[in-house]
Amino acid sequence: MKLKNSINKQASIIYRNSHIFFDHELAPYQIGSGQQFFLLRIFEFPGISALEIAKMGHYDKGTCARAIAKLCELGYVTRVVCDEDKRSSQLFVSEQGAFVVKQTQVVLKKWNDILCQDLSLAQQKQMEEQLTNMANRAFSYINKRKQENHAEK
Amino acid sequence: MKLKNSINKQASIIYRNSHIFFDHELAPYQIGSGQQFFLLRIFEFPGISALEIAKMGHYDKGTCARAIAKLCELGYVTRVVCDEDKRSSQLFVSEQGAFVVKQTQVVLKKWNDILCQDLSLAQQKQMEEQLTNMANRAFSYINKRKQENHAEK
DNA sequence: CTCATATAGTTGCATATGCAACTATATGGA
DNA sequence: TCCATATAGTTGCATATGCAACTATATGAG
Repeated sequence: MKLKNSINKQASIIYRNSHIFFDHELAPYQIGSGQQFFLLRIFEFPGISALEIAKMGHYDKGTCARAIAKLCELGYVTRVVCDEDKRSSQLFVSEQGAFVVKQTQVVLKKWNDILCQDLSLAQQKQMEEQLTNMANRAFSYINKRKQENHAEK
Repeated sequence: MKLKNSINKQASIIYRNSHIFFDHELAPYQIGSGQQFFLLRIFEFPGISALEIAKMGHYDKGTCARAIAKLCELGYVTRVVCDEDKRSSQLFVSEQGAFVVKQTQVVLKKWNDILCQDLSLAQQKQMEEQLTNMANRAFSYINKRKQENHAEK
């Protein structure tokens, strides 16, 4: 049994093509692959804060700030400064945003179906679980290193 | 059995963290995540052309050109204009490049081990195969659309 | 209360990437 | 031979992203 250590390569191909796909499919709504995750999360958790979304997707807070800024500019998302903590804002999907959310959900489902085209439901479920474990290992490793570097200072 | 359609999300986390990892580990050699794939392929296939590598990783030829340009600037790779076709060049890893190749192989192996930490060899093999299939589906779909768009013109 | 520290978010900078237009070379047919 | 077309590579432009420095606000110790 030969291993090719090609998991990284395949993940890269999947990721890069997913960007091309989302950019193409979401172009009519003036958003790109970089906003879809954030828009869907705000829809799913009304009132969520920027940092909470960043944590969910293991994104840098700068990346997150820019994605949300774009969604606000486009009028898809509104920001309400938090009364108890004025540093933080609560995010909500606007009326126009709700339509784009629906389209984005369709696009995400379509991409998922393309990826899983030849898989049974059980296989799909298994892939989700294994990829989730893998993503957790990837993130945990990097996060641990960062925290150690930070502690050194 | 509930599906979360989270494959895209997990692939994104794996990809983004792999970049952080490679950038960090390869920094001593002045290369980043964007060059590792190209350097390894040139080592593996001496005399290969830029476009051939681009096809292997399903990269855009512009991305490929820039990665190779950087490897040449750093002296890790040399370019020999092809005698039979002066548009094309043959690529080779230089003596200094050979050392960096070895380090890059170690780094890639290390990342693969992090990702597969809790998997048996059989599970790892299965993941490689399933991700390869998934990457093929992703690429084929995008490629087909591009060709159709191109044919329209 | 005051200051040190922590936290939410923003922004400048750098890299990786895709796309499209461009250059240079090659090739096949009239 | 000459031109239309195809191909290898380059480059300008745009987006997505991470990091680090920064601002504004909050909080806890004295």
